[in-house]
Amino acid sequence: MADFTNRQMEIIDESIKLIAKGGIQELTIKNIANSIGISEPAIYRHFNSKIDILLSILSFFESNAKNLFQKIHSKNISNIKKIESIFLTHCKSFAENPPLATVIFSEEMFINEKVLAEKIFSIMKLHKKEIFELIKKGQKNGEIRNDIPSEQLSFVILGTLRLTVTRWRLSNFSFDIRKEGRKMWNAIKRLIAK
Amino acid sequence: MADFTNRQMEIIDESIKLIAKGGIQELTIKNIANSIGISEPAIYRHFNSKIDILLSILSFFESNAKNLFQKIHSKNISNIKKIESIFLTHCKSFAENPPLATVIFSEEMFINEKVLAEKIFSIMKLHKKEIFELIKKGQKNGEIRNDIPSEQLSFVILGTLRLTVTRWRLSNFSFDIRKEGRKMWNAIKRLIAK
Amino acid sequence: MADFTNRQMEIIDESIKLIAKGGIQELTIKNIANSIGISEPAIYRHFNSKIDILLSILSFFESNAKNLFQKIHSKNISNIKKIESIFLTHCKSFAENPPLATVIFSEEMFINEKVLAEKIFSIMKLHKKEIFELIKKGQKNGEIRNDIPSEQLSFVILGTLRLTVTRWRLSNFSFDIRKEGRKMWNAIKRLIAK
Amino acid sequence: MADFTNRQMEIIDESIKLIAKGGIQELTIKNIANSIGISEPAIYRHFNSKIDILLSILSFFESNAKNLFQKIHSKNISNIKKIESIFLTHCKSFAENPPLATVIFSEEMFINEKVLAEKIFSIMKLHKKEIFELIKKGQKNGEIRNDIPSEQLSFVILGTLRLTVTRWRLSNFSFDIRKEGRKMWNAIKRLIAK
DNA sequence: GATGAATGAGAGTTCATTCAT
DNA sequence: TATGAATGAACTCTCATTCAT
Repeated sequence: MADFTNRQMEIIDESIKLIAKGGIQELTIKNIANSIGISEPAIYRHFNSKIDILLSILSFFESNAKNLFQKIHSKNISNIKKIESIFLTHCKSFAENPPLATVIFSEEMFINEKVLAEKIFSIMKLHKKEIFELIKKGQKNGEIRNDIPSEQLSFVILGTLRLTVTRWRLSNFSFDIRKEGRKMWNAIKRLIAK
Repeated sequence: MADFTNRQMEIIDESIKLIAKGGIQELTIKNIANSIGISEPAIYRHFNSKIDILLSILSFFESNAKNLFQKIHSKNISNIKKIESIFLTHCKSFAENPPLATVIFSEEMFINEKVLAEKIFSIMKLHKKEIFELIKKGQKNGEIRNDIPSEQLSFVILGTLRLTVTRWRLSNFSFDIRKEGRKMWNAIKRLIAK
Repeated sequence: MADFTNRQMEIIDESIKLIAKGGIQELTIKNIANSIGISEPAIYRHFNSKIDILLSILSFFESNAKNLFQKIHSKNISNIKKIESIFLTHCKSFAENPPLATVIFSEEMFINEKVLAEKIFSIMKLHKKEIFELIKKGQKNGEIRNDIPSEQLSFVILGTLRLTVTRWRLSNFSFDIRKEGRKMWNAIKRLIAK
Repeated sequence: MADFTNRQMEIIDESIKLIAKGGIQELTIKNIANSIGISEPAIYRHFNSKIDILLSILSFFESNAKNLFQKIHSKNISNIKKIESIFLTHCKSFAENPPLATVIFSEEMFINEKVLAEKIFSIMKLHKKEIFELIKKGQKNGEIRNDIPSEQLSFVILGTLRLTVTRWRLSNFSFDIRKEGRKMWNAIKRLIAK
């Protein structure tokens, strides 16, 4: 799934950086070409269109997330620890690659094009489903409080993660997202614990 | 504060609708002019530039929020009820004007231009401060649990509200944001209650 | 000849300043209106068109020059003194009104429109004729050398005056045009003296 | 120094013609594109901006002048002959390329943009310095009269050349600039000779 | 694989001018 | 006399994309 050549990965990488730098408006074929150091038509050797590039960015995110989820599934830890792992791993990977943070929660950028909007939507559902099921299991085995539907709990957690990242980005990455993420997670842990 | 002529309000209104329809890329002078039924240069009689229009949209939001906060302040109800009022009133006003929901939480659209980014940031701070102080008071007089810092609690609440609205929008407004908002609020209320 | 109302003179004055400030491109109806503090359509109460304004500026120059020539004619001084007077009076009036210097020798600005080009041409001829005749008289009565045709002598004088003003303007009025004018005139006087 | 591609030279050439035809206002990207027979965006493959084109026109002049000066320097003729050569060569090259005459002494066109104004200024200085030094040498070795400072003499010569060209242009190129140039030079030669 | 040259479509903006009030 | 609102035409410039080499 998502099998990119070196040049393609280079283009995807550079595109993420460009979007991070100046929003979707900064992502032009010219800018990508200049950043990489090739000509504009050369881009079209590697992607059919600009939308194709955006779609690949999203696929790249998707496959990252799937990998993460699989790794966590295989671990032998409590459900609440698994959710914590998802929460903090996200923070960590943003800390390591800030441009990613700009793009990943900026659905508005993509909703213009139907095919992109659908991809975004399916990625969101993927995350929601993951958290949702972990919560459900956690409620069943007594780790997580039972008096609030798992549906709502998952949205509280996801919403908190998203806002943390958004705050970080809008503040120009001026605080340590890992520390802040841990603070927020501690709050959530206490809120949902039995 | 934010004193617009009829034409200006018309342009602001139409602009919000355009952004809602197709993102910031749909907001062109041509589209605004066509929607209203005047020529493109005519727009410039009422706003100096496109950025000026965007800035006015944000000012419009800001002054709406300030009004809401003032109204709530003057009510003689518990702090938790005040937060509830903010939460649900936002959902209500989005239900009544869905395009608003698209624009209000789409900071990414504006971060290109410094002056817009600053405005967005100050609006976010305004909301945060409001919730934060209500929580603090609620914690002091025993309405709200004390074991979690008010800072984190306010972000949990704001994050949840934001995600609710984002989900609604990305689902193409396919569910009743008021009902969903109430559900989410009930969850939060239980989470933060003492 | 050239009988302007107060408002018209105000518009002409402001127009000269605008051209001086940023070339002919700075002379827009909007800029004129803003400088004076009236609305754009109001300008059209006083002039039929923008070209009308430019034409009036030129008429204003023309009538200034004619006045100067008349005054000098009536004086009872040598021909060479009369030329000197024209030369230095021009420098003096530029020193007193620098924007004038920018406009007066910038024929290029006006040659687009036929009616303006003709006006410019006739003003130039007026000056040429004046100097030319004074030289001729000076040659006849032995004040001025005879071995060079008066035609060429007048162009040498006019060319020198023009370049002096142009240098002053391009240097951002950084030297004293009166002193420099006198220096240049002293050179010319020696060159043409018998 | 000033190394242009074929297309760039074509654009520069066409631009000079356009300016000659109708002043700087005639120099629009559209007009350039139409004259050459390519699309407007195509222009931007060869120049970054309109100002870039104007700057290149000036560079082209500058490098022409430098070439001329170098050629003259290497000749084994009297200083007065060298000045004559500059004077008449200029007239000749204008005769061969009249549009050039319109642009080269129309500093007003360029003073809007700082970078252009500086270029113009440096070109003027280049010419001044050239004539100035030749005069100085001529005065030293007794070719040129000593009773007038070389500074003023150079401005008299340059001013005369400029006015000759200006008259020619404003008369719609209706006389033979070479003949007229020779007449003017003869007058100057006599004026400055010892 | 890559490039230089080109293009149709369209962006934001400014212009001189008109007209109803 | 003056103005607010409007407009057609034109401006510089950028976009994603194509094609011959």
